[in-house]
Amino acid sequence: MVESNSETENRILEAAKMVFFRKGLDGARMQEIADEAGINKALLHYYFRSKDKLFEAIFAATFTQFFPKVDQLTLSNRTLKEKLSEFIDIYIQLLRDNPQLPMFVVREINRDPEAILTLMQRNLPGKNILEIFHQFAAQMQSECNLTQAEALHTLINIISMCVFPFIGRPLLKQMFFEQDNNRFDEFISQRKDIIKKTIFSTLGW
Amino acid sequence: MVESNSETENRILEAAKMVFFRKGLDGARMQEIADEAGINKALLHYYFRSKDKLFEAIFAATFTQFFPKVDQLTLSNRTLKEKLSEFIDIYIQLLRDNPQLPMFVVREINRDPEAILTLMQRNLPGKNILEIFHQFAAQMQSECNLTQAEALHTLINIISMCVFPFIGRPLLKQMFFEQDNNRFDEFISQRKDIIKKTIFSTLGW
DNA sequence: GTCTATACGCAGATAGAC
DNA sequence: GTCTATCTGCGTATAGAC
Repeated sequence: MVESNSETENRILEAAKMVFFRKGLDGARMQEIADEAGINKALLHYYFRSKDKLFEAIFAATFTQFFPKVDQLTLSNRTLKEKLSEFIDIYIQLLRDNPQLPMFVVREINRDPEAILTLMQRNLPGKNILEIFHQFAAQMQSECNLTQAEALHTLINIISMCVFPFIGRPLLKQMFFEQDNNRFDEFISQRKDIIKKTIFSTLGW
Repeated sequence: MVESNSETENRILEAAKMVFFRKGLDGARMQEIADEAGINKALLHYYFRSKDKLFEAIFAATFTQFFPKVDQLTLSNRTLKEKLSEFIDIYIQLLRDNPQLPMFVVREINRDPEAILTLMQRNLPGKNILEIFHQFAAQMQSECNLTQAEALHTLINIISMCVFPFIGRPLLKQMFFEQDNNRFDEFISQRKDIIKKTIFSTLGW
């Protein structure tokens, strides 16, 4: 997940990730990270000079993860429908494996949009994903008679329907599932098919 | 927006809302709120005992706002399609008027899910909205031949497509609009119709 | 590399004059 | 009610022994 040399450094990165995911940069405490890693607070500063540096390491590694790796999609000569279907499968699976990822990313990006976005360009995380999206949009326009704007809305509809349930989880769980985690997980497990159905019907399929 | 007695108290509440919206509870500073209100830090503690109390006042007032007031929808004897359409209109308009609302709510709810949710029950904010949603779901099941699960997914799809663009704004703006606020606002202005079209086609309309 | 002890600044909160 | 001045604790960061 996060490549590094020393064993301790890995423990720190893992611990920092957990705490930053839960609390965000502002809410996180170096002491909590140290406890989580089972080491001393001073060691954090030995490996990473400051809290900010440690956070940057976590964010950079995490942010790229937020975009699904769909390199295979680009080259495959499948139909648009199959590609969209595969994208939704891959993305929902990614989010199920990392349910806290979306909240972390949007929280920190909204906290400091500029700093984060320059970091985004530097790490060119979604370079691939942007190409994929562009492909999707172009194909939707030609094959489904959509305007450019409509194609973009459709893409963002997909992203919205995939991502939002993970961001709004506590709220949705309270409103619709009586705080029952099992019922919510079952709901999530149905998402792939629902999103496909919704998008496909919009596209006239 | 926030009712109260004294003029100063109102200024504080307005200022606190702005700062808490921007920075969240953890990131906000009492000094910044005081500056924003054009008063002294000590006055904040005079009117509200602590930062937490001040935050609670803001959150309680804001949270109820997050749910659209659709009392009229309940009683009107319009078709389901018209009701859904009206709901989307009202909700998107609400979010356009308060674009920072969704991020604030989900950030704070994810920070402290239990505290917030008990507060939610106490203030019974979405009592009306839950009834509306239940109505929508029931009608979708009977009129559109949906299962209970499918109806729920459809509701959450609507919410996702309405809310997510506001939460993901900085990211979407970077990825799809080259940081151009005007283009993003134009995108938002198209949302009502797009969401209706998407949902209606799913429902076979 | 890892620890304990400590320095230092900042932010929340209070005291008390006016 | 509103201010200035101050207290206090906490959290980041460093010093220095081992």
